[in-house]
Amino acid sequence: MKWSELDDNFCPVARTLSLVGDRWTLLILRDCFLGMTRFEQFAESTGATRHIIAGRLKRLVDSGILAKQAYSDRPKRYEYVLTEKGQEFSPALIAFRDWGKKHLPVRRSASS
Amino acid sequence: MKWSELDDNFCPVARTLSLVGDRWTLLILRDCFLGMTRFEQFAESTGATRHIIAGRLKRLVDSGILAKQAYSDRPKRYEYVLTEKGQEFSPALIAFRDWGKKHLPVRRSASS
DNA sequence: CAATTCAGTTCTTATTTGGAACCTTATAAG
DNA sequence: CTTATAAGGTTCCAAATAAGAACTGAATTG
Repeated sequence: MKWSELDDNFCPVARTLSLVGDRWTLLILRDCFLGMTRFEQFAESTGATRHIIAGRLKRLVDSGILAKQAYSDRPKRYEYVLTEKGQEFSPALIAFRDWGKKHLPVRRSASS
Repeated sequence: MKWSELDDNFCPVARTLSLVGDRWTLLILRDCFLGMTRFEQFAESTGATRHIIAGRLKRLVDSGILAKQAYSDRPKRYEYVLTEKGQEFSPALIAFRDWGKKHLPVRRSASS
């Protein structure tokens, strides 16, 4: 089965995953909640390739989670901001953060 | 950057995603919260290939989210159950479910 | 005119998935 | 004894996706 076929699943968890169920998308959303808005920021912060960032941002905009707005006309420059729908996704990220904090401590290597 | 390189990230969201940040893993966890415990059930319910299910279950067991226990000795048969650590992941699934329910209504085709 | 910035796109190679078939141990049926 | 079924996987190849790096285009600065 393909990912895209989940979008009309009876289960709301599956439908949600069809949109945001991959690590780069979720990292981009994390960055949005941290106040980032630009392509370059997402690329640097997540470590994903520009190719991936472009695709994920497109999907997030198409699905109404982010809005793409120009912040400069010449040269044309855009930024991505959370819509209301996107804002309401925060409980999921908070749950991920809390679980990670509690159960996945950073294992620092021996040195330092 | 590769997924596996996120596991020692400073960000707890990134560390969480390194373990469970893909759709099949999250669907398997959803099934666990719905009471499923067996390989065949996960395969049928999620629609993922057996190959994928095997890999994801292995990672979930290795990371202590699920425990693999024999429920029959001859023939050897196993089931997968949520550990305490796994149980505590429920807020994330609940957030996904609630967001999906609110923002991604099932679009029924014209017929029926 | 050369260098820099931002927001992408394009290209080639590598990794992951999808889909189907096969394997193993054991029970039950004909 | 042969065949069938069941659970829990593994193996194989083809197709899709991602990684990594280079390149584009429009405008700005020195």
